[in-house]
Amino acid sequence: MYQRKTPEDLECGITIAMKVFGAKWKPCLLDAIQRGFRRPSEMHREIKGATPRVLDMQLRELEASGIVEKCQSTGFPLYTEYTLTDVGRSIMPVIDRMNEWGLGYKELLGEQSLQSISL
Amino acid sequence: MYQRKTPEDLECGITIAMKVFGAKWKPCLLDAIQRGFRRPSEMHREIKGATPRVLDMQLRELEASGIVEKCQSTGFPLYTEYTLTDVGRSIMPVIDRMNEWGLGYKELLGEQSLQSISL
DNA sequence: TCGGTTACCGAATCTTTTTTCGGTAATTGA
DNA sequence: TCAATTACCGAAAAAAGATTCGGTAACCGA
Repeated sequence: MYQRKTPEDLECGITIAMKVFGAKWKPCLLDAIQRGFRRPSEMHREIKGATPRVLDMQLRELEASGIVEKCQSTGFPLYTEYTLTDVGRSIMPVIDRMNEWGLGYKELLGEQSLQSISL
Repeated sequence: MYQRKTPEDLECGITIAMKVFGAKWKPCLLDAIQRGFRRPSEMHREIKGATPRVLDMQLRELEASGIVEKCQSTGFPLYTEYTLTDVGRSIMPVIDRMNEWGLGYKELLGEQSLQSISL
């Protein structure tokens, strides 16, 4: 059993936010849902950089955190829809600003130098 | 040599933002600098959840991305200061909103259930 | 019954990130 | 000379995160 050496700081809002939606694809998923891509298959098509598997997993985590809600119908073909909860909607201004900032930063640097920042 | 199968989407501002400051401690570091903790040793004391090593590393990455600037004096004791660049300052509204959101989410859930969200 | 669509999941593997540990260098004052 | 302070860095190990591959299940229509 692993005992973490450094304590988690759950007083810090940033730490909490990072825990809830600071994963590689979570902000993209939330953005996609807001833009109307509510079905898993739609998100898979929309978010090209990610494998379907990881999107499924992160969607499940967002559901566990109460950020999205899943509605499933039993018809054919299978139809599942994810929607933002109220809490989920309250993240969107943050995501939107991340997006704006990222685009501004790209403008500033040019795409080539962006690729060279190998973080 | 690893060849990634899925392309990176550098059109997406969110992806870029995540790349630049979406690491575990970068938002905390930027927040600390803004709150006046400019010296590495101060940040080490301030950000308790992180090891000094990882803070040093992420600070170096932020410097490489042009988000912070390093000023070093040669006196004794060694004195190093990191400050936000203009670009760095432009991230702060995003970070601030992450922090606000995280604190609000904590209120909503209570700290216990927060720990149980093992993401 | 078989192929196609949608929505998933498990397990192994690979990659990335973080941690741990143990250094170095500059400088001052005791 | 030696301890103490500050600011780092390298390398190995551990942990976390993402990817790949290959499944299952529900259901319809041909």
